[in-house]
Amino acid sequence: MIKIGQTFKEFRTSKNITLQEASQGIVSVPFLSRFERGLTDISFTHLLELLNRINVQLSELEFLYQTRNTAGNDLLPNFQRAYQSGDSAQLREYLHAWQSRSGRFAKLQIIQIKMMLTTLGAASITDNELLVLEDYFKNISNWTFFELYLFGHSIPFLDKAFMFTLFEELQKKEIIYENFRHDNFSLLFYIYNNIILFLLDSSDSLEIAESLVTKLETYFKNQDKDYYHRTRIFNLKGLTLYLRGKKKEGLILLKKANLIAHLTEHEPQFLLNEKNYLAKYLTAKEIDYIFDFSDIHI
Amino acid sequence: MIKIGQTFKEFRTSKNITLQEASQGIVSVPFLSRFERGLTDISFTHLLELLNRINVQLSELEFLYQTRNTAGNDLLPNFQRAYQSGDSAQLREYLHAWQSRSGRFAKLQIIQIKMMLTTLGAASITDNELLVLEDYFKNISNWTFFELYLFGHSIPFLDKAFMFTLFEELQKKEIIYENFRHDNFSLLFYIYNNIILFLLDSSDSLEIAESLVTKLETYFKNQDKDYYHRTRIFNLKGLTLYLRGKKKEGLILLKKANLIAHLTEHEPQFLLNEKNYLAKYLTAKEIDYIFDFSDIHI
DNA sequence: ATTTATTTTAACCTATATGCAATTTTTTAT
DNA sequence: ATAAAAAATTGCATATAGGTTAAAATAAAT
Repeated sequence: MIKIGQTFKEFRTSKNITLQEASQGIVSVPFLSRFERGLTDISFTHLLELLNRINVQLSELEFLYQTRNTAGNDLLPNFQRAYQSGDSAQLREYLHAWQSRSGRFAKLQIIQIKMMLTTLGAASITDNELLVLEDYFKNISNWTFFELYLFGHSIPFLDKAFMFTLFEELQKKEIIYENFRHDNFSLLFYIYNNIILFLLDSSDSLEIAESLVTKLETYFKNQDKDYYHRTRIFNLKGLTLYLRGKKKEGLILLKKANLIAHLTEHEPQFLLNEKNYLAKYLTAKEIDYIFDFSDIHI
Repeated sequence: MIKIGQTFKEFRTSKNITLQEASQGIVSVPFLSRFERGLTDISFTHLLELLNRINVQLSELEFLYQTRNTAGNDLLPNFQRAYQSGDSAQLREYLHAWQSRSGRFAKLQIIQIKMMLTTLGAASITDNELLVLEDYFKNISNWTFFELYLFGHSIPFLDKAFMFTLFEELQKKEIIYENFRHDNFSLLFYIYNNIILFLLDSSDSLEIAESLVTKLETYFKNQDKDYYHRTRIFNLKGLTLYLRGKKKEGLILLKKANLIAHLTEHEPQFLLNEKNYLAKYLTAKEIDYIFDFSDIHI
């Protein structure tokens, strides 16, 4: 089992930060060294300060740490994967693992897996288990990911009236995660986007731009639900094709991107900005064409 | 300043877990009590174990903790907000705050804010600062959020050739965050979705269903970039309207949702599933209509 | 090859995280 | 309202996180 200190060290060294620089004013150099070698534990506040010093987010450290220890305790993501791919054999294994544990939460996990299996037509739930579930929901006042997830799978099994009481409770809660959604993935897209637009500005770089668009396409090939980024890729690809001489093909893609933005009711300012930007490259007539949706009867 | 232990306590008590149950086999009851009251620090491993016990993610604890302490050190999100809203006065304040700090990273933060200000036309960058920036990028081998973010803002300022060398480096890295994207927000949507579909099944619940759809709409009103969920809402709203008797209106929305899925090239199986599901409610002719895109010339 | 900076290791010391037993507070039951 | 039970807190003891100093081992620089 890899220790968290080792993961910390990976980050530190990859950024060429010395023990001295990282520890300065937080902990001593020898101590940090011991921590990184897994010889000692560390207090949470010190860890936070150290991470802040080397500009790594706690979530990043945690993620890499979890990845390094595939057999971690946090089985939730694994459930999800097995369930979504309909792998009931795998789910049964998880079930077995949890059945060997004791306590209130193990029981809940077991019920959750059973519900998944039931949905897949490979198990069934007892009335007593449903009572345990109801009882649990009755007594919590603050929903975290765990309860959301559990509730999501419980809906078909719970008593209708009870479910709605619960759901009303849930609705009263704030959604605190709004700012949480700017993940590294969209940051990466942002960078690609800027670079590609930058390249398109000088006519000798069009080929590189095109290869980057292709790269982006492969990144998002399997991200079926990421409509937004997929649409932005149409836009980039369209402009690239246009500038490379394939005007008609390019315009169609540009229009497609605009149409999707229009249909999803993206704020009007967004399309206006697009229009202004593209005026640099396209003729007025072409602009009119790709921003005209009057032939779409929706 | 609120301590992390207090935030932990919020989670524990809201789930009706006693100190006894939470600490069992990890730390002693009195110690956990002291930690929650901010009287002592805690080791990182113990904190992880405790969180796992009460089914709270580290990121959830961190988020609530940050929210409670608005004046936290992690200024990154604040930058972003000020920059995106074009608030250069606010940015200048952050600049001032960082200028009073010393060290390599403070310097980088200063440069980053200056670049933002420059982009907004409210400052300029010196050659020396650009050298510092290049130098920093030259020496890191592992990119985290911090570097991605910094790089994103540096693109217009860096030497073209250098920028591409860097970018090529970046491309070689894996993108490790793919699984990271299932945030609580989409989980919440999933729950709403299931409940609404469930309600639509019994004709006496249509009104509640409609009110939930409205609620969903307001949630996502400002999420302009979340094309996927916005599209799913069209679908839910369409079906609801249809079942409430406003057939034509409903069909148009359903068709709109399908069209967007079609345009964004969502995997074909998705639309097939949709088709099968909707067959429960619509006539064959109506199905044909909402899945026919031959009149859209894109 | 020699110097210099950085990291690792060691020994001993101090501060504090954590445990244990007893006490107080809060909740539950009658 | 009172007793009983459960949960949370306090005081003191101890284990361990973390500091200091110095020396050995590596790595980088000249």
